[in-house]
Amino acid sequence: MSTQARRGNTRQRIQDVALELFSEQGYDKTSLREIAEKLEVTKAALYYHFKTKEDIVISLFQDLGRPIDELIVWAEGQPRTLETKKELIRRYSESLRSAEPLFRFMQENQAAVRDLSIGESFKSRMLTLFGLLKEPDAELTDQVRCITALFSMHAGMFSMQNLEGDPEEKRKAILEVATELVTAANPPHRRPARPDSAQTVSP
Amino acid sequence: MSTQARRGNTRQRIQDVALELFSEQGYDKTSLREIAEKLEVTKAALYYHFKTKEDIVISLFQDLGRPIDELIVWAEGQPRTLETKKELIRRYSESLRSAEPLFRFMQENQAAVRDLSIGESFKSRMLTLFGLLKEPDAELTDQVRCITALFSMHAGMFSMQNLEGDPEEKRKAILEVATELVTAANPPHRRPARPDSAQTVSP
Amino acid sequence: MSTQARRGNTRQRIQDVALELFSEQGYDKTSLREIAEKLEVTKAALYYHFKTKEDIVISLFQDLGRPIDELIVWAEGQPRTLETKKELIRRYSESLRSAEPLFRFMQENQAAVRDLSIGESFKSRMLTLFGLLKEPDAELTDQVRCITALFSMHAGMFSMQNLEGDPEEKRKAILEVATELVTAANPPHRRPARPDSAQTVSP
Amino acid sequence: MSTQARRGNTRQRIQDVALELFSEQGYDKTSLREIAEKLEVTKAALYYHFKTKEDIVISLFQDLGRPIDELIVWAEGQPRTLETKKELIRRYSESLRSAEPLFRFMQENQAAVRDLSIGESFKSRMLTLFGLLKEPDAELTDQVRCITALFSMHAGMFSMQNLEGDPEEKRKAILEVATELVTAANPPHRRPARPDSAQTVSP
DNA sequence: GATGAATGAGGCTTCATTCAT
DNA sequence: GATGAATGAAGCCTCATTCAT
Repeated sequence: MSTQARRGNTRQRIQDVALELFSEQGYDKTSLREIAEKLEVTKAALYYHFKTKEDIVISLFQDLGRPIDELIVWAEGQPRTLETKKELIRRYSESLRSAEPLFRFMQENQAAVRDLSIGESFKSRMLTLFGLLKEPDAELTDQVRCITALFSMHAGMFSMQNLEGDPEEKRKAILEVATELVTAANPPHRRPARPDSAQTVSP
Repeated sequence: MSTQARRGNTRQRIQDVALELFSEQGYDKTSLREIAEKLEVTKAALYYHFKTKEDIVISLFQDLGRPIDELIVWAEGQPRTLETKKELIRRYSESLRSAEPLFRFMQENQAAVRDLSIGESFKSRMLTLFGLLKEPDAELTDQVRCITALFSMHAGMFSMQNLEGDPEEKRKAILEVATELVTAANPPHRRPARPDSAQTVSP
Repeated sequence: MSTQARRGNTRQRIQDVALELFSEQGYDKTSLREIAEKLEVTKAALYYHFKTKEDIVISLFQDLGRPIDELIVWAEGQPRTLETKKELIRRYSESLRSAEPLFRFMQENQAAVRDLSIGESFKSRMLTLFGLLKEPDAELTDQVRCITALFSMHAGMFSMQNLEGDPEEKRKAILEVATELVTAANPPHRRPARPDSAQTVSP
Repeated sequence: MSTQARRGNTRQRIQDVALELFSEQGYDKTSLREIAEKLEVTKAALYYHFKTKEDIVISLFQDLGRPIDELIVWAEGQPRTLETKKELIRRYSESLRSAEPLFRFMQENQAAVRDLSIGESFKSRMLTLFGLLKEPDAELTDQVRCITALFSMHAGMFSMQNLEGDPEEKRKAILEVATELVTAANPPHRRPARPDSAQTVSP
């Protein structure tokens, strides 16, 4: 790529390389020097585009996290039926496909990300999704089902790298299991007879 | 603790503090200086007891990972029935209880741990457990179920910190869901037609 | 100030902001980035108006130091009487009033200014003033008096910020003391009557 | 000096070189690299002895500022007579002789020192001295006299470098003028005869 | 069983400055 | 009259590690 051709998209290129390295080697292990070298620019050039190393992560998250935000907005406008939840899970799975490296990065660098300003924001998004999946007064096991559904989708993608099979098929399998979990967490009958309390499992 | 009383168990104390800090702040963010300061010894003292920083992690894993190894040995000596698998899951859950900080550390510092010599060894233990849970020729969805069961137990502990409820109850809820997943992954019927597998539970 | 109204006087505005920041935070601690940001222009814009950072200081000194130069020219054209010297001090005090931030800057950043080309020029101006205040063959103590008079006027302004009282009154008080010092350093009768101490003002 | 012989006094040597460079070139212009190079150690060695660059300054001030503190303690235990004040000034002059580079540094780097934690502590010491020199209800001019006395002793030392004459003689001359100023600021007769102006020396 | 002193490598960040547009 | 993009040098600081005592 010529010097000429690189103009104007350096910011984007920094994000790409940074995400690649962050997700491959970890946040702490990836130095700005390394990113700069891979891009054949100086470290100072990075600082022209981003105020700090953390800022790069923030920008990644803002760009790639947008689909998730939109998904949340969508879900909040829907009736809280099981159908909606299944569709939510399905769409989420889809979103993760394109944002995979970002989620891998988040998943594998939790400790490092924790004190980046973004940690909280990420966590709160997860909690919102969780809130959308579970019944308001769900039992503990059902809550666990929902959280597990969510996390299996994140972790799944990489912790299953060793499994044979093509990625798209794996994604579908994960989605299937996650859907089962959410379905199990949202029993259809049990609700008419339960004005607001739980636990009664009647035959 | 008096200076007197501290004699002779410095090694242990280093491990304790290191694990605490590693799991709280992350591996990369925790410096030997910090560990030494918290112990009120010098950095050099750490080097008397451990050859490198990585060595501390290795020692932690050797000590706290032993129960898992024993569990594996036990499981390998059992018939590969669903009952065994359920018991395996149950015992695993129990082991995690005491080794929680270590697993939290592993979970949240995957990127950092990846190029520590221990990374592989940890991963291989997970794969062994996975192999013990799943049917040899299990379908993809069933494999996902088993992996999810395993990971929900790791992640569960910390990603569910925000949930209300006492830790022991949560652990039980997680175990319940994990057991369900494993059960679902090991369907009882489907087996008559499969001559080459073991597991046949009923005629 | 509208974008429209800012046209054409950017140079001036740079000087204003630069002086303000230099005198508030120090020369080294004030970056061109900071100046540019406060002006809402880019750093490159500063370079359109000034060749270097040092150039900004030089320009400040040329503009604000002119009154001092004029004062020197005036004094050199007067008879070297005590009256002239007192008037010189008085006018100097007046000049300092408007050039206060510049002098504060010079006073508090001596080390930083020393290797700016301007350092020497400032120092030589001070020496010229000193030469105009003291008798050609003044004793050491009288020389000290003159220098002290000069410096008390510079330092005075800021080192007395903590004192209560309004600025104008303080300036007058400082001028009064400085005048005394100059007067004491310029005995009317060619000092036959002064064995070694001072104070005696009239026979 | 052999490697052997340098042991144990590195801390001291750092302080010496640092003070020398700080006072010669200014605080901001002196890098730790420079100090380290001059000492033929690595930068990291400096950090073994001092936590930060600022810490070096603090240590200098603690060591060299002690005489001033002792002087203050002494003065506070004396009757507040003119004699005491003159003796205070005399002793102060003496102290400055040994701490000259430190004071030069403080004087010429006011801007840089201002936001070092020590700035305040220095300033407050000056204010205490000022309080000890002036009468509690002194007029503004008398206050100016006292401050000028103090500052002439600081500034004097270096701003008079250009003057011919040996340093010790200059110091004495400065002390003489400072003493005069303090004397003038402490009129013996409780000022019944001084409605608001000064100058009148005899009844 | 531990310390004191030091090192080499490298981290993030900031700065003054340049130049094509 | 000014900007956008970039650079090279340098700053402060921290880290894991070593070794003589």
